[in-house]
Amino acid sequence: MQTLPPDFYARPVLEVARELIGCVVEHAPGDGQPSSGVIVETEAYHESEPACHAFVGLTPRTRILFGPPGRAYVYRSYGIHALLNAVCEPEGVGAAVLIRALEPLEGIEAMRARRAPGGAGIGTPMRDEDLCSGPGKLTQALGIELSENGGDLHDGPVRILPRESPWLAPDIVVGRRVGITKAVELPWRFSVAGNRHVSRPRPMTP
DNA sequence: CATGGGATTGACT
DNA sequence: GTCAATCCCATGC
Repeated sequence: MQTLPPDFYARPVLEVARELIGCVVEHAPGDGQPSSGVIVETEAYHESEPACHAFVGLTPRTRILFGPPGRAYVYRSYGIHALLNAVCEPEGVGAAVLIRALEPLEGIEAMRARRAPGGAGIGTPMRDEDLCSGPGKLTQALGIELSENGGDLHDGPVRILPRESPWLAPDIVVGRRVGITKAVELPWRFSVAGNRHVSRPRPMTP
């Protein structure tokens, strides 16, 4: 098995959000270099709670969320950033996992170029832990755009691969989701304990 | 058709 | 700590 099959996503979204930690996101833009990173932070969203876009029901915007599992849901946030989600639960249920941070794996120089356009010689190069430490950052680093919305995560161009050593049993921290105003109390954020590529604010580690 | 609000980021005080 | 940038789309008239 090369990439995760749709069945992987056709399960309760909280389960998938937890198990996507340690998996690998890979993107090969048409004109650019392929790059990839290990998922170190996710958040779950489900139609039953108001922070989820699918809470309002089936609209043109939420069509993908209610569609078949294993597709990419990409939308524009704050007019500027593209955010990447993996559609979950059986078709007809609106749910998705937001990919919030990656630990860069391959194509790191291409990421740097996309994150700092015209960056040749502007001070010190961007640190690895600043390349993908946020949902808007990682889509920019991988070159993922709105046109990827609805794409199959099994076939690519954006693909997700299963965990490999040394990521087979990551130590996971649970916390509250970031940047939302509704259902803030739900502990639906997952991240790798102590990992330096996780976005701010860092969850508390006991 | 007009309006308002973000699942964010980076620059600045 | 504050704040603006910027666009898709849901909602309401």
